Amino acid sequence: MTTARSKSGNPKRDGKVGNLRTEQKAQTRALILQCALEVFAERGFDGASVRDIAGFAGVNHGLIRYHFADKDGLWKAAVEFLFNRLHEEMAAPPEDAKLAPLEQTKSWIRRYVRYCARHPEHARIMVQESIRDSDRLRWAVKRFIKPDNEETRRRFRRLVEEGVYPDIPEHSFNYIITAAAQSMFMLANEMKYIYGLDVASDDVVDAHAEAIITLLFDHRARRAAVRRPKS
Amino acid sequence: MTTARSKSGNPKRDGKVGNLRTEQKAQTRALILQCALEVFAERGFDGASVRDIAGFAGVNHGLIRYHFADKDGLWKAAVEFLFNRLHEEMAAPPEDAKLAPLEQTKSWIRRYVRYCARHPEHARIMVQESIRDSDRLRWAVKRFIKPDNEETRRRFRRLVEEGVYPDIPEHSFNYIITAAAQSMFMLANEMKYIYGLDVASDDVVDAHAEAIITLLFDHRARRAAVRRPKS
DNA sequence: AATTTGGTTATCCAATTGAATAGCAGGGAG
DNA sequence: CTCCCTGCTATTCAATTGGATAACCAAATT
Repeated sequence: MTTARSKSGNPKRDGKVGNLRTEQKAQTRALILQCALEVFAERGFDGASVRDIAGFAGVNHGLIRYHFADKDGLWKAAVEFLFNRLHEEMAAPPEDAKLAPLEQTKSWIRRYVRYCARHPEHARIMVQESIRDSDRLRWAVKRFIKPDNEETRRRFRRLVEEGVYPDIPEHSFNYIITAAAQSMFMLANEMKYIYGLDVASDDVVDAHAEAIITLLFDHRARRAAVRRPKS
Repeated sequence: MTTARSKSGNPKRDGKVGNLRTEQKAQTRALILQCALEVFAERGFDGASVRDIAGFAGVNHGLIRYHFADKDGLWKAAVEFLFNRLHEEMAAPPEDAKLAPLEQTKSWIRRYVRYCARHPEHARIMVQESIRDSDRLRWAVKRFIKPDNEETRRRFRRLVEEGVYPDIPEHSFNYIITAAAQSMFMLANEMKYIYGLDVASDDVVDAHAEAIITLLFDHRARRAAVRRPKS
């Protein structure tokens, strides 16, 4: 367990807003949050100990109580951070507005796959929590997952209505797409041991996004990608 | 926590092989294993306590040490059980041998989706363990996951060589297919809160299998399933 | 009937954990 | 310069945990 912070931090001001103490406080809070993300992702809520998280951040474990009240509060703050970042990083580029729905969806898939590769903690934390049943899950579903889901549903319904997508059950669509995008990066360890492949490689990430698009969103490209039989 | 076993068990013999003690022993072992599956699936390795598992099974927690040496041994025995059951229940029916590779694959998907719905603990336990990195994961990969995976790879390669499937990376294929089949059932709690849907329903299960086949394995059926645009 | 065996329970132990409380030290207001 | 506020640390506490040991007792063996 390496400590991520030296005893004294960096007390040099960089001339920004706020006084030194509030700034330091915010920094410490952010540091703890970052470490909490890693530890929660790797060990799940029960498996993660506030002491490990604090040790990882190089602070006294009492501080977590001060900043986040209790372990539950820390988890919720971490999840809040995750979804805020997701929303920021998943914003569609303005030029997407001109594209047809199916093309918009392909662009969305590319962004989402790259997000999953960049931040595997997100899926790791949420999946571990969704496997169990808890107040935390209900909180996260109500606050973040369900609203995001509504958007995916709208996207899907539009594709179906435009006649470019088969009318499968919405929940099947949702779980097939998101799982296909997340799983490889969420299970990077497993993949390392099976294929000896490092998921961090950009090649692997982009190829995965294109594979999903080929299989699920582009049956023209798909037919072309199929090798002609020898006959 | 309900106890699954009364104090005295059922001491009546049913005239089978083996003496009473060995039979009882096997029964107790199986009972503990069953409870371990549930608890490991719900809470992960770290979150599950041997005392809870023992309490669930209605036995003293010392017994787990006797039957499985330690917590690790219990987990491994549980996983061994899971994969043995998987192999039994996933055996292809003899008539499949006559089918073309693509049709065999569709049949395999139907069997796998139903398996995932019937035994969601399997994916729950393995995914939680694959998210972390541990000796247990390496053990499971070497012993079960990788061999099973080789088979899926062969299946995939044959489809590609027959010219009925696009030549995407093998690992992408693997994670897209398995994740698409598992995730909805693995995350049944989440789905319950998002869609209010009970995953146990046969309708939902079969429809999900067909959705996967439509999207991923049957672009002819897929085109037919797409509503024609109004134009 | 007496003795041994082995599945099971009761109990203990050290380590870890989440939480609570008291105290410290240095920045900031006066 | 002085004092207070607050971000942070040190320490304590009760509960839980995995594991170890010894006692128990009914089935099996003789």
